[in-house]
Amino acid sequence: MKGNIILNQLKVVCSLCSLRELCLPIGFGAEELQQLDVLTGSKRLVKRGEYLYRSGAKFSSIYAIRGGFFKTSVIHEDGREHVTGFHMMGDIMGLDAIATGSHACDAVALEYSEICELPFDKLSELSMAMPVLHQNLHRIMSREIAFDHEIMLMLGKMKAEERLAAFLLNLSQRFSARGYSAVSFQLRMTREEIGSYLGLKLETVSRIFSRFQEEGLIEVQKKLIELKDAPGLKRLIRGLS
Amino acid sequence: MKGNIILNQLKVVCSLCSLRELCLPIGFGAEELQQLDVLTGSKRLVKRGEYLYRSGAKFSSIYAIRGGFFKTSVIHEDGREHVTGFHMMGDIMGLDAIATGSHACDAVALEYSEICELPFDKLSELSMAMPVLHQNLHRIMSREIAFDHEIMLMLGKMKAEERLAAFLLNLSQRFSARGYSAVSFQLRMTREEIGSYLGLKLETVSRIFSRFQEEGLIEVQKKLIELKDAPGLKRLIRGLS
DNA sequence: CGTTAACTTGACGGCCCTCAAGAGAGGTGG
DNA sequence: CCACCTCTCTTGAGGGCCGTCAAGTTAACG
Repeated sequence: MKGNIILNQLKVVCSLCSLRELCLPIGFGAEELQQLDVLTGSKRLVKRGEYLYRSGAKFSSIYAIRGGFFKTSVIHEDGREHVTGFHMMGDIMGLDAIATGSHACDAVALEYSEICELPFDKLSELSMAMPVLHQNLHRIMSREIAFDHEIMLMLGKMKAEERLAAFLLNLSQRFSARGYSAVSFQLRMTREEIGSYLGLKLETVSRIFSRFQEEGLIEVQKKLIELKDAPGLKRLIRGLS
Repeated sequence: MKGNIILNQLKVVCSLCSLRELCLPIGFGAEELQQLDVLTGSKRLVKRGEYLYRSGAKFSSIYAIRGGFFKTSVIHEDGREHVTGFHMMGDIMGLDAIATGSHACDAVALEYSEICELPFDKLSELSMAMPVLHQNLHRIMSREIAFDHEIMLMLGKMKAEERLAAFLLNLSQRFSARGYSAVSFQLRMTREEIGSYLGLKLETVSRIFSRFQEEGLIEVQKKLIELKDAPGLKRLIRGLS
């Protein structure tokens, strides 16, 4: 009875904090749930433009996005910035810092966001007692590695048109997986940030959005995107020349 | 006494199999060492051109390179290949397969190589008993993520010259860290594979190697590279235009 | 209403890709 | 041992994609 109450509370906390990622295929016991509860204590709000962490900062926690939108980027010594990823509800950030013990990139909120801070030492400790937890941590890290390889292929082999088509389809799929519309969504980032992510200049991004619109593939109004012909976009990518 | 014998045996096995990576800062007890020994049982030889694993194959082990040289690559459906990494002694391969349970890329030996197969379920099991082991596993995965972000910056922001300079310096540093010469080494891969890795065509790679040689930065003789002016190469990269 | 950030569109140029030819190295069979 | 083939690398000529520079438009905000 009491176990059930805790269970329910935890379910809520979990789903809110995107700990679903970390403990997805599990039936928890009451005791384990209490332990997990300790972890989820520290929620945090991050305003638009605010840094969640900066490159060089000491690593102590990883972060689960409860809501909102982030970008991560590495800064080269000459001041140029390269965006390494966009992150939304359910994503986990900060995994690249485990190796060195300090963060290797910046994380900035692109809109008002809420995150769950997961102290890594507690997480490690807990995962000793709950094998599933650390299995899933492995899985999440592994997925990031595999995804990065996809991006490397994109940056290395695709043309501007293909990159943007792939980018839009990826966003669409991720929004869709989170219960939002797959065909209509707001871009949270600027053209420049998209360009930085894709290895293009902002003018190129703008030009190609316009071209896509002319061809009836999408509808663009500033940051509002509507996919009119997703299969057409997919076809663009197949045609790796 | 008996514990010491096992310890010494294990030290040898460890150092040979590059398990150093996984259990670096540890003093093992005899029992733990025996457990680890189970892991290191399966060595394997891989001939030049042979596949260690293929994309789509069921994931069961990760692989530590004991000696030799590998490339990993993803194949796009239209047949084009993108090289995602080059791997040498001490590197660990196959981490990107944990997420889905099947390999996401191909791994091919570029020369006669020897690897250590580490069954992942045994590794997981063991790491429950040996916290250090799974901490290090996290560290290795994290490092790969951070390194991939560096490569994304390279592919997205750098020009051909800078990419090749960075590539040569990275190779040099990795050879040096393994006790080989930092200024003179054999390329195990073709110009085409270098190009694929860096997002360039083989002709471009060849041309820029020639240009570097004219400028006195390196000496090239087919696959033999000699760095004549490493600081000069570094300066090339700083000049991100 | 003025200011600033973000976006769009055009003209031009450079970097790298494409196509092509030839040289050198390594392996195989006669 | 040499002829022959194949794979890899080098070097040249030309063209296209995208970056650079520039000007103008729109939207947001005090």
